[in-house]
Amino acid sequence: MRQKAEKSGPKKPATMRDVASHAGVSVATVSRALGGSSLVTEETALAVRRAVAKLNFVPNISARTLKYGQSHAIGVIVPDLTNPFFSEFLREFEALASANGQVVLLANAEASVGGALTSVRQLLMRLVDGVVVLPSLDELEPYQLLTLRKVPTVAIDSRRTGPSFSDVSLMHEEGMRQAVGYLKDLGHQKIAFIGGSPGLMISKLRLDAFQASLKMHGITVRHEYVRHGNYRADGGDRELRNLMLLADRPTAVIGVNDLTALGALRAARTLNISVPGEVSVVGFDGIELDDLVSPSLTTMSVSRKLIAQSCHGALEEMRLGRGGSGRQLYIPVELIVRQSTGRPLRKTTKH
Amino acid sequence: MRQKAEKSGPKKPATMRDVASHAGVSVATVSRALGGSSLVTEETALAVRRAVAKLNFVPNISARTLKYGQSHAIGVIVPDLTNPFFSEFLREFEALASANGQVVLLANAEASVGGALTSVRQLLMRLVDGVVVLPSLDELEPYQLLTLRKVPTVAIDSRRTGPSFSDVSLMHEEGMRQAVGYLKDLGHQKIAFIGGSPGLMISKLRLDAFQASLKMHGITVRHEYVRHGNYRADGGDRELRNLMLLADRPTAVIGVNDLTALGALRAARTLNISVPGEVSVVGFDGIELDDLVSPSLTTMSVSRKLIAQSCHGALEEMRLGRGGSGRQLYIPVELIVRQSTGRPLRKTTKH
DNA sequence: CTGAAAGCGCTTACAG
DNA sequence: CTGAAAGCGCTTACAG
Repeated sequence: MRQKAEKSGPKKPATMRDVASHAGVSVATVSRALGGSSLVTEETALAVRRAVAKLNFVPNISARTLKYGQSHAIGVIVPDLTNPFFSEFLREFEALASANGQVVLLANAEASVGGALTSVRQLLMRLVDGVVVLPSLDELEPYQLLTLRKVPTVAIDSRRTGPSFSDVSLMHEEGMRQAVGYLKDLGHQKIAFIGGSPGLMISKLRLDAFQASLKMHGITVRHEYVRHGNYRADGGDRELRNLMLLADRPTAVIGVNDLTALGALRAARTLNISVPGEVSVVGFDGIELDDLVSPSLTTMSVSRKLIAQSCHGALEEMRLGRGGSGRQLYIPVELIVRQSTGRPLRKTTKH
Repeated sequence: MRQKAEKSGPKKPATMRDVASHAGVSVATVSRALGGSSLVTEETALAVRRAVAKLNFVPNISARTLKYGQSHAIGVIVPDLTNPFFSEFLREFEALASANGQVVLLANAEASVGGALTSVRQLLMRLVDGVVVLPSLDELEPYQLLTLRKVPTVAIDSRRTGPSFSDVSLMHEEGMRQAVGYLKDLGHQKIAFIGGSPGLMISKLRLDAFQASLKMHGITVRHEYVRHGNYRADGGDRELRNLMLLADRPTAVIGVNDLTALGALRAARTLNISVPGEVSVVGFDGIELDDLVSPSLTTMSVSRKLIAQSCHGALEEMRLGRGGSGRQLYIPVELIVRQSTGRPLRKTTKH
């Protein structure tokens, strides 16, 4: 009869118990040695490390999570990874998280409220240390579950704070004021806006800022100059065409984000409408792409790195703090002038 | 003396035990009810569900993970989220994962082998069900740990399979053959290639395919026509400029990926070199951006959705299968002709 | 300095 | 149909 199979079989990954018996100590000692406890002899620690290396031991984090109720994972709820704004944010945020020994759990929220709720539940089940909510839905529902559980949460542009709920808001107002002022100085009076899907907070905020800026500069807000896109290039493309169908065309167009503006640029190109001669175009975000197209895109730029730092900082503060109220942070917006904007051609647009 | 505080204090999230006492049953029954076991009376199940709703109970998945050794999480190791190829892949993959009740753990691998190894260890600690490796480093090290643990792994373009290790490869050869054939038919004989960083598999594969295709079509491979970029736009920009400094300029340039080709387009624009008149440009990937620039980019396109499906399918097969050897899958590449390619101008480039 | 034991929250044979 | 108990792998007071 053979001995009990030792090297064959599914061979489960080594546990601390295996390491312990290999090193001739108890699991408690192994745990302490790996945790760097000063209670352990250098000699013992060495034996443990040797056993760890020999057995390729990797600790099972779910045991620790079970013990502490914290997983060192951070959930990030993203509406559309295809939008460079989000993927660039994610890159910065992931770097911060992993530098802090945390891992990023990706959750999608494309599928409206139902999707967001499911995502939130998934994250709660996994005892995330915190959650970043990028979509900024108007709906409160998904957030409430998080707040109820006191999970540190930070949203972008929700303009709302509360217990264990912080907000990082871009200074749209300031950016818009700069952009509209800049366009006005160039001689523009007919300025249009292509927003995103009406449901989302960010579109509302930027539209409001747009309208307020026009008023502040004494420019009439025209109903037909306010359009709704979809945050993607095709929406910007479509709405620029619609704007160009108007008898009295705008001479400048501001997009709710860069993709929208890039779509508008493409439409202008296709229609043989010169930019910035016949129409100036301004975006919002400052994605790396802006500089790859021709004409390059004038935009209200915001530092993705700063957003990521603010989000991560706010989460850590709430996590480590005494669970007080969240904070409201603001991110500056800077107008970057490139080739897509200029003086309007001197001709009466009405024929 | 007050009663033991019930509503104040940190109030830990409800556990199954709380649900049980609330519903007047045992935790075993709660577990069964939530698992949809047919052993539970409809009546009991109802009481349990009511208690769950009342207490906002969300199961703690780390307990389950501890029991089963599987976390229903899939790790995805990405080299650069800023590259649309990867973010578009990630979107598709995340959709598949969440449709299967799995969550995506993001891991970055920018920082060479050390970074990859750290990522792999993080994923192992979390008992991921599988791992997708996008970087395709030449180094074996990080992979070995995964294989050792029998964690289902799928890599892209590693051209390597093994126990619990599958590979999804793009058919570069076929794509290159099409592209070079197409350029030759247009009249091009001087064709250059801008690769990526030399260390990565994908650059080597595409360069090899490029050179093989030239030979097959009877075109001389010129040493000075082979350049190394960095997979990003600035690399393509830089190398196109270098190519244009040559006394005998190429009339067509193929980029290792779309970002490289888009950078080359930008450089040509800046240098006032007409595309496709003076130089034709071809990319590889088929990212959504290709259509946003002008001239739009001719490219060898590959379906991100198909790649994602293949990766997820391979992982599931290995996870559910008897742990046999992994599979080698291939993804077709299709040449999409847009505006950046055309006949070379009829003039002697030598002066 | 080290070890035995309890406990984190769930699941599931094993009894009833 | 339901419950008591063991066990997943770790950590940490509590003894020694």
